[in-house]
Amino acid sequence: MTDNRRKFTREGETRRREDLIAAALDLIAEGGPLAATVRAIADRAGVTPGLIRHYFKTKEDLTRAAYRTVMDRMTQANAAALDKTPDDPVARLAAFVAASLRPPVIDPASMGIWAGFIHMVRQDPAMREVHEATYLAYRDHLQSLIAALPGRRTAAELRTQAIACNAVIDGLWLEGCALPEAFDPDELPRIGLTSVGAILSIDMPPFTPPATP
Amino acid sequence: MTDNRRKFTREGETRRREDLIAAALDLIAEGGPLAATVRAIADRAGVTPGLIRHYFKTKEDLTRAAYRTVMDRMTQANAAALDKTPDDPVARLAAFVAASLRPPVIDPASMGIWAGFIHMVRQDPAMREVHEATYLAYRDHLQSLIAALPGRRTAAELRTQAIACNAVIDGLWLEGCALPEAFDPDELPRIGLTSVGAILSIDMPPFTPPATP
DNA sequence: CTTGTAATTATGCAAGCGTATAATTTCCTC
DNA sequence: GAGGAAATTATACGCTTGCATAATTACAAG
Repeated sequence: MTDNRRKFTREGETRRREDLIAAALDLIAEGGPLAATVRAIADRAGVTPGLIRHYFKTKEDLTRAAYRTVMDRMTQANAAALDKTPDDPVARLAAFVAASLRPPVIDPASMGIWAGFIHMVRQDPAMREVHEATYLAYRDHLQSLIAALPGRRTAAELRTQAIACNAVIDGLWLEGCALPEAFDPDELPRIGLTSVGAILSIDMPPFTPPATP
Repeated sequence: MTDNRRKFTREGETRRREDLIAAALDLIAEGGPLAATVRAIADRAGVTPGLIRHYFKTKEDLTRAAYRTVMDRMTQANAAALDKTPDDPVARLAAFVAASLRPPVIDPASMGIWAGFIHMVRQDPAMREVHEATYLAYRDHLQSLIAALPGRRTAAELRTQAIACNAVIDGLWLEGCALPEAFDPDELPRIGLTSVGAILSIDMPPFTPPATP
C-alpha cells in the first residue's frame, strides 16, 4: 500500500500570506489575542506551524500585517462610498455616514478584532503609526465633509460638530457590532443619519438602502 | 546576623482580595489579557503567586471577580450622579450624561480594561450575565430619563432616541479614553450635552463643572 | 526520467504558563 | 512565653507557547 496521495500542495506566496492573515484575524475575533497562537493559526489555515516562520519573520510580524490589512479594508470601504456619489455636500456626507454603519464596516467580528488589537497598538510603535494615520484620516475626512456643507461655522463649532458626529458613528458602530441581532438591517444607518442631521441642524435625506439586484 | 526582619505581613481577606483584583485590572489595562499572568498579578500586588490560589479557586475566578468590580463601580457612579439631583427631568438627564463623560467613568485605563474583557465576556456565561445586566440597566435608565422629558414621543421614537443618545455617549467615552489629552477637561461633557439636546430637540442646560473645593 | 530548488512538514528546545502541594512564617489565644 | 491555626511563601510538575533547525516533499526545468 504505497502512499501516493499528496501530503500537501504548493501555493503562491500571496495566497498563503492572505490565508494566514485571515486565519489570525478569525481567531482574534473569536477568542481574543490569547486564542491566536501560532499553532492555532496554522491549523486554521490548513498548514503546519513552521510555515508561518517561512512567510513571516516572527509572529509579531504576522500580527502587524494582519492589522494593516484590517485598516486598509476600512479605509477602502470609506473611499469607495464617496467615489460614486454626486457632488452635493449633503448627499456626500450622508453616503459617508451610511457606509460606516452597514456591512462590511459593521459586522460582529470586527469589534472583536478591534478590541484584540488595542493593546498591541499601544505598545508597538509601528502599529500605532498605522492606527493613528487611519483614525485621523477618518476624522479629518468627516470634518471636511461637514465644512463643505452650506452655512457658516466657526473653527470651534466645526471641531465640536466633527467630534460629536464621529462619536455617534462610533457609538452606533459599537452597538451594531456588539448586538447585531438587536437592530433591523437599515436601522443603524437611519438613526445615524437622523442624529448627524440633528447635531448639524440640517435636513438629512432619508436613508435609501443600496441597490442589491 | 540573624534574620529578624519580617518576611511578610498578614492582611485581612478583604484587603488582599481587593489588592489582587486591582493588580489584575492594572495589568489588563496596560497590556491586555496576555499581560495579566498569575505571576505578574502576584508581583504587582506584592505577594507570591501561590497566594492567589488561596483567595481565588482559579485564575478565571479572579478574573470574574475583577470584572464584577469594574461593572459595579460603573453602576455606582451612575446612581450617585442621580441621587443628589433635583426632580427636574431635564436636569436629571443632563446629570446622567455628564457623569458618563468625566472621571471616574472616563479614564485612560478603563477602555483598556473594557477591551481586555470583551472576549472573556463572550465565552464565559457568568461574565456574560453580569455584562448584560449592567449594560441593559444603563440603556433602560437612559431611556426612562428620556421618557420623563416634557413632550410626546411614540414608542418607536423613544427607542430610536435612546439608541442615538447612548451612541453619542459611548462614542465620546471611547474618544475620551483613547485620546485623553486631545480634549479639554470639560469639553466632552459639554459636547455630550449639546449633542443629546440636539438629538432630542430640547434645550439642555449649559454644562457646569462639579464643585471641587 | 532525473535533478534542483523552494515550499512544506517534522522534530526539538527553552521559557513561561496555570496549578498543585509541601514547607515556612506570622499572629492570635491562653 | 508556648502552642496552634491560618496566611504566606517555596518548590515542583505538566502543558503550551514561540521559535529554531533538520528532514521531507512537490513541482518545474533539462
